[in-house]
Amino acid sequence: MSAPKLAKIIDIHALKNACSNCSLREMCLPTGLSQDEIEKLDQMVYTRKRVKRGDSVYRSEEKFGSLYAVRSGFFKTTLVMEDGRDQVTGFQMAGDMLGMDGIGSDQHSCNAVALEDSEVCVIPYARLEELSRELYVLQQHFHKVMSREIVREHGVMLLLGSMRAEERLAAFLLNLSQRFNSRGYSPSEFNLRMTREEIGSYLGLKLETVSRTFSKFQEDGLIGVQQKNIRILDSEGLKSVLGREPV
Amino acid sequence: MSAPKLAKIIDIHALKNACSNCSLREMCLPTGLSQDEIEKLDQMVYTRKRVKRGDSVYRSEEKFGSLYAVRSGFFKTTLVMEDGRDQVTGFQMAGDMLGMDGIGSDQHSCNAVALEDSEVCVIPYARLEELSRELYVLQQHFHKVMSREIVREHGVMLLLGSMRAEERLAAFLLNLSQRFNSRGYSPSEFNLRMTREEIGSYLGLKLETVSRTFSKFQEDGLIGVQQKNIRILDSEGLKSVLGREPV
DNA sequence: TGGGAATGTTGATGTGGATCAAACCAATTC
DNA sequence: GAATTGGTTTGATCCACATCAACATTCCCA
Repeated sequence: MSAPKLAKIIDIHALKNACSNCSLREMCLPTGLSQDEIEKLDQMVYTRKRVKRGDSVYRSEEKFGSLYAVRSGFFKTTLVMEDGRDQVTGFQMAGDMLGMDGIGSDQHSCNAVALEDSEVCVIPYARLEELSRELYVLQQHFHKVMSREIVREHGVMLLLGSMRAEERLAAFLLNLSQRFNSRGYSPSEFNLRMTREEIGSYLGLKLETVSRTFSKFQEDGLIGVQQKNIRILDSEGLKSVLGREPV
Repeated sequence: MSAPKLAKIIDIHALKNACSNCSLREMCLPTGLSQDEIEKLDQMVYTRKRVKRGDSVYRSEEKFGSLYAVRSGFFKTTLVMEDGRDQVTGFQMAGDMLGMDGIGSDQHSCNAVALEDSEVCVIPYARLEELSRELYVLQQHFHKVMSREIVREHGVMLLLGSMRAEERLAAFLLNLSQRFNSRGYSPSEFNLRMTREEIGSYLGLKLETVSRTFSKFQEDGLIGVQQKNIRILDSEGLKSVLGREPV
């Protein structure tokens, strides 16, 4: 069904790139496995898939069959309303999981679009179910991943429902910073992969508001912005924007 | 840890109230099980717990140990920010599942509060994990329940991020109506269990806006409102509020 | 059963962020 | 290196919803 022209299928084992020696193992798989268990896990991911910037891993309404672990690159997930309005529901980077929205109804309910040339590991869902009945740690890990997605979305609901523009953007930047950090990149300087419009869509703001707020943070000495390049100059200051009464 | 003064523990088997003959079975458990499997399932839920209006099933930061299926009554889940602002993240009724937020970090990340005297079935999480390794249908069902929660939250994000006040309230009413309907209650007349403030908190609006919008819908002949009693007079009209350009 | 608190309605006014509009900038492409 | 394109910034104005305020109604439980 899903257009295979976008998918360049790779046999990972041939590439000696199995999960067992993937640098992202601690991000997307359980830790503390025996050699035995690790070998079982390697059987879970047969293929990788390259996704070019702008292409989708899956689209809304498509039949669900696999989960995808981001191996490299950057994604957004979007929902589209009947009238065309759309909303970004998340940004995913290396180690994050895509596709869990599809399990409940056996078809995907959002679009997963690459914001730069990326690569995902394809995890056939039936295989994951099967293996997680055998491996307790895998079952446990998978449940945690889903639960954390629920909690992340709670956080976004809080942001969209209760925060002002400045708070939303500060929370967004701090979250990105923390995620880059936990992947071994600098928490204080990074490049945004998404446009102002995509940030706005995620945060429930218009792109002009995002731009103005960036400028304001810059004037206040909290960050340095140059187009997509962000330097966080005062992360404590940013944190104190959160929960501050409107001026 | 969690105050047991709130919990009146009941031995369900003594009450002949096992899952196997619960009227909510199709809502909260997999269907199409053999007699054998049903008997296994009955071992999953040992206890029920009564929760009085205003009391909590669990609170944020509490250690996670069980999931809870709403047996009767009505709940809200809320998040609280450091500065005291809080936000309702969901309303749960009979057949809905509570507590999945706790799996990822082994502690709850929101409060689950009864909006009326209610009863929940306690599902020890370790037991659920164990059984779902044995029973494929249970595993599958549980994964679907979590996935649907993710999709539901996507919907709320869309609502909070992209809809205007009237659209939010229309979507809210239609959702409630549909949920009452699928539980065998009237989709066109029901009683709200939550206050205007709680609705507003869920929808990212102030209570005054909720009240005004109810009044407007009433003037337009879409609904009848009398305090907490709602009659849906024109559900097609309500649907057409969704996605309508601002007047 | 009455009185006070909680909840709900409605009006008047204010404001944060949206909208509209015009440059500006960086990266491709020819 | 001029032209095109996609993205960003900034200013002026507007409006949907918030805020503030007064009053009405309902719910409790003492």
